[in-house]
Amino acid sequence: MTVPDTTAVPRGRPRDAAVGHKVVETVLRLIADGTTFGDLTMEGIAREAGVGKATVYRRWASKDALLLDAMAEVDNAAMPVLPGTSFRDDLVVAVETIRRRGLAKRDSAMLRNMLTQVQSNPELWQRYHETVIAKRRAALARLIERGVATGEVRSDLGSDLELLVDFVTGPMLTRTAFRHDAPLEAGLSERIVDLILHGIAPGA
Amino acid sequence: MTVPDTTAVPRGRPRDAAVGHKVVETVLRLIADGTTFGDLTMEGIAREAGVGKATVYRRWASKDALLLDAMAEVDNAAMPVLPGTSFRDDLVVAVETIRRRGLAKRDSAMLRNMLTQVQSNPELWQRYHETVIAKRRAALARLIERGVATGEVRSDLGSDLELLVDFVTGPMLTRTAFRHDAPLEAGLSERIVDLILHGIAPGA
DNA sequence: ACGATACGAGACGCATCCGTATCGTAAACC
DNA sequence: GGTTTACGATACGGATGCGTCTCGTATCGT
Repeated sequence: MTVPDTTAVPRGRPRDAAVGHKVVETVLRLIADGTTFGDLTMEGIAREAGVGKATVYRRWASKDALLLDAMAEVDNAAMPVLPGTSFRDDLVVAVETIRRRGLAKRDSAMLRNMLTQVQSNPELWQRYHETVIAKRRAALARLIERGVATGEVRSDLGSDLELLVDFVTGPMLTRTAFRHDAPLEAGLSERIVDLILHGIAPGA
Repeated sequence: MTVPDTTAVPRGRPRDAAVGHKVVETVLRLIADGTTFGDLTMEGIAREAGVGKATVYRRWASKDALLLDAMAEVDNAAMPVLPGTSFRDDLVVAVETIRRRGLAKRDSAMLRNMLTQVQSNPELWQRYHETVIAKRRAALARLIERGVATGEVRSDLGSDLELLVDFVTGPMLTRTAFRHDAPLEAGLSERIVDLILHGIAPGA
């Protein structure tokens, strides 16, 4: 007996992959240029992309579905390669990566917009959190675990990795979010890492 | 000669202050309930407030002007009273305050929405930063300065107070922003403060 | 050649919001 | 009592986006 043909043979003119790509790129460009999610319109996207509205609707059922694809595209921008020379060196690279992401308009604008969706569109936010945030946090958690293993991180802290991730990422995230205009200071990441390692209290 | 009457004597029926207040409250309620700035409309606000559209336009020339007043209202929610028993105690209260603000829907929703305006409406963001953020940061900076003065903070760090403010506020801000769902853990603020004070590296 | 589908362009009716204007009523001052 | 302004309600024309549909053309498999 023959298997039902689930992978229906496509007929007619095939879709042009470049068109879909062009639309996603346009969305990312608009967001990077300051367009808010709420101000994004299917009409405007199609117009800016030089594409028919029907073409957009043919591929995405809703604005959210399109944003989901656009979001995934941003995330593809690689994770940093850690030098592995020491825990501190790795940490500096990790913190520096957060800084660079905060300056990258695509990344930062996407993040800010997604944050606004926490209440108005929890599903979209959750997908973003799972796809982008959680992945980054997990990588950092592994780094911290290695630090614990090598004795470069106090072992009594290992029980709440998530808290340590907050602690490590928080300062630079806060700085880029609230002080986007702050001047670039040499050795900023190093100084933050040293604060993370040793705190602000006088040495014992 | 008579001075030009700049403080023109009001004639006719005076404005009802309660009406203006009702409108601002409605805006804050809508935002707290998840309405995005972009989804806020003068029409919807008037409708929800049970107020004529003209009444809204009579008081505010634009949505931004209205948001500005609404923003100021949120900020009025007092600054915390520091116990003053020790630098660490004060720091715990400060960090705990950040946590409570992150849970308060008015505060957190307003902050998230303002963050989205960084690019699309820099003026509004700047006003928010000056009025709300800068005030909070300044209070924390004074606290840290006192810590430096009393020797509870390493004196070699005093040169970049802003960085220390990032360092102190970052972890809890990040936690509330990205992990709004995280369970309430007892002694969370204390643990964060101890991380801030002593870092994650093994003691010297 | 032929049918099927994709594409850009744009028209379509519907809905919503814009900012203004016009009601009738209410509340202040003279 | 007359004037002035506020207020809620509502109507107004204009603008824009929605999601669907119809063109004419292009590109695939058969």
